[in-house]
Amino acid sequence: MTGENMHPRINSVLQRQTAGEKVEVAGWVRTRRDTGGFSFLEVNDGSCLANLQIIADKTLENYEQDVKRLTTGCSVRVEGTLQKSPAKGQAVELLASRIEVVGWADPEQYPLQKKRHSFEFLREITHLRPRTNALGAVARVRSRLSFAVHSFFQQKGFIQVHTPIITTSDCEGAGEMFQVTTARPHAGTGKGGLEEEFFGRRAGLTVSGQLQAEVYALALGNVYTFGPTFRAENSNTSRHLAEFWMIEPEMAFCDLHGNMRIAEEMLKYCLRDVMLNCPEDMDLFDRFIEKGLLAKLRNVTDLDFAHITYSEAVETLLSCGKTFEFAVQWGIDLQSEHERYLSEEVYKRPLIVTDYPAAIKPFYMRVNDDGRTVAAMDILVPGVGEIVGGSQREERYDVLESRMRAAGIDPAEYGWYLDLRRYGSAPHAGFGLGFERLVQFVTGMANIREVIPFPRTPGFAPC
RNA sequence: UCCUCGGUAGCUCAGCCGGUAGAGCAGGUGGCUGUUAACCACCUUGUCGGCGGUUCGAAUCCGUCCCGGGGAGCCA
Repeated sequence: MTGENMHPRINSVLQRQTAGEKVEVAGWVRTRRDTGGFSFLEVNDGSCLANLQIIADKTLENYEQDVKRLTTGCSVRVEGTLQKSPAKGQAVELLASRIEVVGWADPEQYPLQKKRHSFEFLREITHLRPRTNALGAVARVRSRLSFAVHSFFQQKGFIQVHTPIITTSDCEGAGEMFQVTTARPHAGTGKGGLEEEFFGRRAGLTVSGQLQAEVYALALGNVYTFGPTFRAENSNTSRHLAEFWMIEPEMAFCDLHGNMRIAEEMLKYCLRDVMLNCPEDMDLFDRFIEKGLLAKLRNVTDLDFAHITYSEAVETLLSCGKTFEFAVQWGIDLQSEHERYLSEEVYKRPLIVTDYPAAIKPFYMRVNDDGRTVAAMDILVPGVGEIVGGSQREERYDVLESRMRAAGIDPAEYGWYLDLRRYGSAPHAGFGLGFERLVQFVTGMANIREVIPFPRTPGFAPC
């Protein structure tokens, strides 16, 4: 065999009822236990959380030379007969007729032990951590969530748009851009101007696909992007990454209410999908990562999200009798402690805050009739905080242009963006959903660095 | 980036009123048992985060840098 990956995966093997069936599996040894005349091997191939228990009898020709030397991390290929397991813990097990050691893992060197490891330690071995129960489960759930995002939008007729990774337009307010350039900083020629720039102008990695998504929304109606996003902020928190994935739907002929409806529907769809399709992994998170996780998620899928305007939020915070470290006042941005109080103590479920002061929000958000607020919405979830940020976009040319000037942005630089308002403008709205924050919320993982395979943070990008 | 706590064996941590280290787990060897965080006995392991300073002497005190946790800011 081989290159073809012909063997069944362990998740399907464990489903089978038919004892006596011959099967071959391949995977990594999690542990070996010896008993009188044979050994138990637990083999995991990543297809599911559960291991397949292998019965390795000492009559196997390589029992002494190979099987007895197997340790955590070794890769094996096992051929045998499926049988009902007489002991608790598993319904079926594989009575091996042949065990081939594919790759050894020196137990004195291999960093993973058959014991619990801290996530901080596992982060130092990014290349090995998916072999653990928790990180493997995160990978499967993340994959399923990604699939759910696509199914949700595809079922609703949204068209996926691949917005550029390299961009020359900064989505104002979204954070620092990583520079992309071919120019050598120390060429020694004295040169170094824009003529050396590959694109002839400053370019960077995208901080948001929104502006380009708007282009396609105003042509195709409902679109979404789902791609990597980069922020060169010196952020050191459990919910920020320098490279993360963002989902950004953009809908033409849609207002803030339609925007909020889609966001809520989408979040509920994703949670239901992953609870239905990853029950074992979700159970692991519920038991070991965040007690009560499943109840929390069901609470989200079963209840309507709470709604409050920024002004109402300010009133609530002012009259609740609680003292906050940062004083509340209309016009200032809500602090973490304020958001947390509202979502975790007052509403105890996802909370949508709308209509923020225009002064604290980006130029592209649509100005409300009161002239001082914009049609913005943030969705706050208990534990993670802001998971969605969105708005109805300013579709009125004159208003948009004056807001750009007020924000110190040269309208000439954004001619293409203004054109969307000049020709066949239409109300439209959209939002950004931080994919890793969604994975965090769904898995209960405390640190965002555990929900992306290869986290990038200030000073950290090992492989 | 700011505040705060921490960095000691492969991992998790104790030792920190200065006198050059210890436990549990992991690993090794042997035994036992349809085992499943297996069990029992014995054994091994350390630039005490880096650099500099104080001191007869520093894991321990001081400075600085790096890294991690918690909180904050930025946001998704």
